[in-house]
Amino acid sequence: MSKTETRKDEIIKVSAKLFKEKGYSAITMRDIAKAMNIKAASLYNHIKSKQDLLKIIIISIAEEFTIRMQEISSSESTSIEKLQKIISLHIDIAYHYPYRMGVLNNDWMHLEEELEYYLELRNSYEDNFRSIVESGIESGEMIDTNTEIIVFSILSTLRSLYLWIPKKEALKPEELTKNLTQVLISGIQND
Amino acid sequence: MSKTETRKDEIIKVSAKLFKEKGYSAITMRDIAKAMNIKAASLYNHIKSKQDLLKIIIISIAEEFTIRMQEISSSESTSIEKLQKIISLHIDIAYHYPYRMGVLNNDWMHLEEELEYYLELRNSYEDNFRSIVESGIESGEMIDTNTEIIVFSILSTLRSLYLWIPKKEALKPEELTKNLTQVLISGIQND
DNA sequence: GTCTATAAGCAGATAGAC
DNA sequence: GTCTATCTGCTTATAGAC
Repeated sequence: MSKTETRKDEIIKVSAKLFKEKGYSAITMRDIAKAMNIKAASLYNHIKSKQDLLKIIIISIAEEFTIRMQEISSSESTSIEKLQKIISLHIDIAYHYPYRMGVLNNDWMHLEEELEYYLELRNSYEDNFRSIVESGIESGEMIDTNTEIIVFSILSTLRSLYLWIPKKEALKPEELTKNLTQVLISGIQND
Repeated sequence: MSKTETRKDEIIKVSAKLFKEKGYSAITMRDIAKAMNIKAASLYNHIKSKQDLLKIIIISIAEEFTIRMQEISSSESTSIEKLQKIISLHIDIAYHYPYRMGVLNNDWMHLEEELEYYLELRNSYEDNFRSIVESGIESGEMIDTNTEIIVFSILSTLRSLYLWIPKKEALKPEELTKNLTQVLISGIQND
C-alpha cells in the first residue's frame, strides 16, 4: 500500500460504504459523486466504470481470504487450532474492511467478467474449511455430527461479523476473538 | 390462507424468488413479468407498485417472527428450552419461505413507509432474544460470557438458514433441528 | 386480465471546455 | 481533475383498447 491515498482510493472507499448500506444496484454514480462533493462525470477520470468499482472492492478481499486460508490449512496445527486461526482471520478482516465485507457478502452476484473467478476463490476457501472440519472429526477433536452443519454454522457467524463489529466499539479485537472462539467451539451451555 | 392461489399470490411468489437472487433494486417489473410470461403493465392490475410487493413479502414474515418469538418468550420453559424453540422457529420459517427470508435479510432497507414499523418488529424480536440469553446466564444455564456475542452468533446462523436449506434436500427438518441445536448450544468440541 | 403505446424521469457513460 | 452538456437506453407507472 502506498503512503498517500489517491483520489481513486477515496472513490473506492466511499463506494464501498454506500454499496454496503444500500447495495450495488441501488447506488448510482451520482450518489457516489455527491458523497465526494464532485460531479458524476468526474469519477470517470479515475475509474473505468461502476462495474470496475465493484470488481476492485470484492476481488481484493476475496483473494486475501483465500490466500490466508491456504496458509492456515497447510500449517502444522491441530484442527481446533486451525479453526481458531480462521476465526482470527475473519475478525481481522472485518475490523479493517467492514464495508468491503458487506459488499462481498451481498453483491458478489453482480460481478460480470470476474464472477467465475470469484466463485473459484470462494470454493477454494470453503473446500479448505470443510477439510479442516473433516480432519477434526476424524481425529476425534470435534463431535461427529454433520460436517456441513458445522461449516455452515461457523461460516454464517464469521461472514456476518462486518454487521456487528462497527456497532460495539467497546469490544477490543482480542476480547472478541477470545469470546467468539469459546462460543463457536465450546458452545454456550454450562455443564 | 385460501385454497386457491390467486394471480396476486403468484406474482408475490415469483417476485420473492427474483428479489432473493439479485436484490430488490436489481430486479425490474419487466423481469417479474417475463418470469410469468406476461407484460409488465399487466402486473399493475394485481398490485399497486413494486414497493407494494416488497412490503407484502417482508412485513408478513417479520410479523410472524415477532409474534411467535413473543409466545416463546412468555412460555414456561428454561432458557435453554426457549433457545431450542427459537431454533425450531427459524428452521420452520426457512423451510416454508426461503425466498422471503432472503428478501427480509437483504432488502429491508428499501422499505419506504413501512421501514419504521419493520425496525420496531425487529427490535422487539431481538430484545426478547437478548432477555432469554440474559436469564440463561443469570440462572447458570449458560456460560457467563458477553450476552451480545451469544445473541449475535446464534442469530447470524439462524438468519442465514435460507441460503443453506434449499441446497441440502437430503436433510430432514427434524434432523437439522437436532444437529443445529447441538452445535449452537453444546459446541463442536469433544471433551 | 392482458395488451400496446407512451409519459416522465433517471441510469451509466462520453465529449470537449477550462 | 473537474466541470457542463448531452446521448442513449432503461425505469416505474398510467391510459385506454380489446
